[in-house]
Amino acid sequence: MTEKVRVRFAPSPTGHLHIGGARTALFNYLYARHNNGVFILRIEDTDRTRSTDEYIEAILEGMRWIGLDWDEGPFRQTDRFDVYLSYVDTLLKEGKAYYCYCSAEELEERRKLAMALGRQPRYDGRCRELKGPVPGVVPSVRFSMPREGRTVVDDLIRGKVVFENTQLDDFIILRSDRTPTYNFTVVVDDVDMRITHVIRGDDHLNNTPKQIHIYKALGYETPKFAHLPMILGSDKARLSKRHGATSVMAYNEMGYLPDALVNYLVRLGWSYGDQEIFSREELIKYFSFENVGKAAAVFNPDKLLWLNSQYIINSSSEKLSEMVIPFLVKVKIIAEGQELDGAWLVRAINTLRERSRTLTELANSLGYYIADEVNYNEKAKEKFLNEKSRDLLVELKTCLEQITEFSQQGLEAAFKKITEKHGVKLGNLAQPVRVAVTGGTESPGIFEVLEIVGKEKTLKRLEKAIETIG
RNA sequence: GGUCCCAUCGUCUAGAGGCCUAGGACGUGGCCCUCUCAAGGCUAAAACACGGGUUCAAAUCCCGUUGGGACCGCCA
Repeated sequence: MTEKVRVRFAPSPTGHLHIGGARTALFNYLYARHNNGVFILRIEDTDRTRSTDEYIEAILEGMRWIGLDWDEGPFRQTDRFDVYLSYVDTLLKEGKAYYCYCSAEELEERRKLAMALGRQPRYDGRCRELKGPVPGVVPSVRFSMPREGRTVVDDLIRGKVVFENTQLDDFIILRSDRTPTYNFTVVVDDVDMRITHVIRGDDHLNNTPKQIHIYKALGYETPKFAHLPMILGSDKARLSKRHGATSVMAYNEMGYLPDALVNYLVRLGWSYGDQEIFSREELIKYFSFENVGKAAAVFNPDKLLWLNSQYIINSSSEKLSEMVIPFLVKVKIIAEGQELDGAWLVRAINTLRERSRTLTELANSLGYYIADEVNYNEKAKEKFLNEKSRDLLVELKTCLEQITEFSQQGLEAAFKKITEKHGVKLGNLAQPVRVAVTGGTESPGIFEVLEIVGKEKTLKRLEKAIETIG
């Protein structure tokens, strides 16, 4: 019988849930779900100066939005200080850790000096041999790292990575203010929470040997490790604000669908043959570290946009009509709380779905269906609302006034009658009408548009266009 | 500076020594469809970083070079 898979996502609440964090969370989530395991959320807030409750809430909000539901937590490290302290005491008693009386200033100075001399900026372990306390100094606690031998990280993605123990230094596990540090708490928590697989960013690979020694000192077995490649910006530097939106919720606001973002994120570093689009079920079914790449990936907004358009095309109009409402409010097409005819909205979205890449675009296009008056695009007006089209528009208006069945079929027949009579192509009539009714030159098929706009508004808009021409 | 990681089209990637004349996707160009714009279809340009090995055979294995990244905190 094998041990049940238990994984965790452990962000520090010093910012919003960003793209990189979301991808790490996603891979943890997929691995847990694939193995019928447990996905734990843990907030690493031991840095009390930078962590805030607002960011914790923001991270939870981001997780919920992209549908990464966790099974346990969120646990907060600040709630567990007594646990860490007791582990520190144990190590101290067993001689596996020691008090360090060097001040932060001294250490900083030595670090700079070492850098300047081209030496490795490592703690030299001088307090290790100290016989007694230094009066008047509040000490920190350091871990006694072995000074010989080597440590092997057996990584699920990278294979065996070997570190010389001489490269590792006696790092601080408890600050002089009695708060524990990351490399220590992460191990204590992973032990306590019985984490079986540590799945995290590549940037932690170099920390792993240190942590392995903590496991050993505490007398526990190490979990399996999987270090994910980083996500970079277009200049190959670590993804940051400079590269545009990095917060997950920013994509929500821009009108992206959470599933599209998830689909995009998963393909950054993971693949399944040539398949590009995956349902959540497929992701869970197919996910495996064997298909995770090792190289860092550049974030490509264009591809995300394409995926989003695919997700919109494949969403039901009913679903989209619910999702688009906040965006209609945001782009000021409807007022907060304003009701729309649901069945009508669904029909309208049917025509717009495959030409909207985001919910924002969809909302904007819906504008000419909903608004009372349309604003003409200047160029479109000049090109199509002129003497050449005037008579056609007048004639069409007269014709449509009499039409009983304001449907696509009826409209098409009316258009055909006029174009045949004048010996012109459909486009010669459709484009002026399109400008008259939508204000621009791009829209769904003209008959669909008119049917959805309805007889009354169509006639009003034709009238206004004719007046505009003069 | 030291240590560690990484390296296929501009970007995401397929590739497990012969199935590779290196495949797919985004983006870009062209064509088709067409009332416009999309969507869709077809099509084109576009990559194994470099140098040595190993092998009958290397994108694939090994070594080196170069280039990128991460870590070296009383941050996580």
